[in-house]
Amino acid sequence: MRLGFAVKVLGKEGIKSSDARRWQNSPHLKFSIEYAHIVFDYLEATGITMYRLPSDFAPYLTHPDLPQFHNQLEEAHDELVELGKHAQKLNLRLSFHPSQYILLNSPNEKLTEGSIREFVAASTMLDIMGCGSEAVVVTHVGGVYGDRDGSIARFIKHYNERLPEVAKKRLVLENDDKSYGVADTLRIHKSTGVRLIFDHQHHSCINNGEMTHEEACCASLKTWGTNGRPKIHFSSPRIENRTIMRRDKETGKRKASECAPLMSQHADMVDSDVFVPFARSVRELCGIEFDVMCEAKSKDLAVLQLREDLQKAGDFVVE
DNA sequence: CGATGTCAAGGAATC
DNA sequence: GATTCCTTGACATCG
Repeated sequence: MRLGFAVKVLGKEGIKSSDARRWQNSPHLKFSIEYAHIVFDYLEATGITMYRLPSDFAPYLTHPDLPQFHNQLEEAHDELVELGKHAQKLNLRLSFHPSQYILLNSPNEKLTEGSIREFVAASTMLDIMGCGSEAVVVTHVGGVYGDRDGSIARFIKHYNERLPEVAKKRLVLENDDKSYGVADTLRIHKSTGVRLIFDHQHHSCINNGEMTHEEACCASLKTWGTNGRPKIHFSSPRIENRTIMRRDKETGKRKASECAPLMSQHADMVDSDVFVPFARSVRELCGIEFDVMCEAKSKDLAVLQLREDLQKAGDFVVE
């Protein structure tokens, strides 16, 4: 089992994850790659073997109004190859997770077209780096647009008919916290063959009671077949009662009012008292090995903590 | 230097 | 139809 985290290193100061300068200052993938080498050095030092690259790794790569950024993959080709070699030397599993604005199922033609370019670009970077099929590009189903079935059908259609092969090989689908649960991603898998990421916390958010976490997880793991070791997302909810300032209709004044606790926010650390029994149940139920992307607020620090907890548990092999 | 505003983008809920 | 939240770090500007 590999443990990984997303984008930002917190365990050491001064490590950037991408060239985040404004377009006026000509940021470039080449600089992001330089930063990534430093991140990889940190991963080597801490023994962390899985890492999600930032969605803006190549800044403005597909921005419709900034064509001067569109050739970065070619311009940084050799540097990408070198970065890939560095990753392989560390036996590092890499991934991308494009931002919320990238949607495969949009009815807006321009948006879908742009998103496909983005998926192709992320996939191509992994290709150039020479990564195996375990290096994936993660996405969600997308918007509902007032018609769930139609929007699921549109995802399937766009995936099957429009997504180039290079991206089909990399794209994987994750259940989300609001609109599309594991029942939906499983349905889409049947029509597309897309591999599924099980997100444990998102499953808690939707919680329709039809599938336990273990059942939903195993069903998702099975969609990988022999195409690389599956991966799940795991995080613990930040449970916190919030008070918000709401404007009172009668008086027009703002006053504090209670609000339901938010279950969708991430806690600092992964709760191993939840993770360990869950992972054991999954092992018992289907016996499929998997990697774990920790989506905790404390990022790499949460990974190091979880790794320690797993070593104490004694019955997990952490790579 | 510290505080504050801003960043390319969509979707959904709210009013 | 317009506004705000979601969620996030860090760049960029201002005092």
